[in-house]
Amino acid sequence: MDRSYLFHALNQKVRQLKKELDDKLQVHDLYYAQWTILYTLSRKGSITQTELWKYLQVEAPTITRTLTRMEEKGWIVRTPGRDKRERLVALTEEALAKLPRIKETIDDTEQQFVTSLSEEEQQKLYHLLEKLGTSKE
Amino acid sequence: MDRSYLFHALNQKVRQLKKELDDKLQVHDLYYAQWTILYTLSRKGSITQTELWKYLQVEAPTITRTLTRMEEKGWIVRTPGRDKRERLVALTEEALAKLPRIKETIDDTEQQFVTSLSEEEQQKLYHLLEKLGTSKE
DNA sequence: TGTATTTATTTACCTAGGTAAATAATTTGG
DNA sequence: CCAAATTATTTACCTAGGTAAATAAATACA
Repeated sequence: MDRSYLFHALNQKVRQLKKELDDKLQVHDLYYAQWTILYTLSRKGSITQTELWKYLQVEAPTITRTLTRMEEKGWIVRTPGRDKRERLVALTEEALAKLPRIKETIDDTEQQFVTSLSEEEQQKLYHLLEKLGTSKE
Repeated sequence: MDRSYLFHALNQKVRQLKKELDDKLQVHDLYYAQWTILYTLSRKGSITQTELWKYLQVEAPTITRTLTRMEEKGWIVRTPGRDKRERLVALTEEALAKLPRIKETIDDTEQQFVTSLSEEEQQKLYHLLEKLGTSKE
């Protein structure tokens, strides 16, 4: 087997899944990338933007942009932190109220995507993914 | 284990890998998405844009855009097909000449990413990925 | 034959992710 | 104490991917 197939397959599956998730999330007027922020805030509470992008492993400008859109849509609010440079991000009441329904949508979609794998296979896949790319530099 | 972790891990790894590939491909003035087109054309020869996007499983506008950039950079040429609606895409001589060196870069990067997995684990991972999402609707 | 439908590609507009550089505020050190 | 370095965020500019709608050409068919 050519190694290239592995990465090609990885790419294809992730794109396919994201498309599916974005599609299902449409009824909530949300994107998957925004969901990851929503979910993170729901578990961590009010945190700074830097904490957010470091946790989600994306770059700072990505978070700036997405938070701006989410603020316009009323999902989050940004309040000044103690340090005048930083901004604290928090979920709005509305976001908190809508969250359970959205989580259901996510769970359903992911469940559907994964039914072809046994519980054991899911574990194995997760395990292999975690190992991937861990011996660089 | 929460199922969400699986998809989160999938996303993270793919983003990380793509970033790595884009970074390494920079010396060739190429992006990974463009590489997939280059590689496809090198194996399939001159094909229409529709054949391309169907094969790569992206939408038509994505291919239109990326081909435009690649044409400007001299990687490909678009010639009229028999049917006046369609356009045939082919690699340029320069692209063909550069391809082996680029393939080396890809192989090296992917190899590096995968060294933490045994040959068997790579097979297993590929197998599990292929099964993912195959039982929908 | 001539209209209606389908097909191939493009255009316009959206989100996500990246890098480099700008800004503003805070820390560090001489 | 003040200049230099660091830190948090943003802005400008790039690629990739998506959908909806516009074109233009080919096909179907009544």
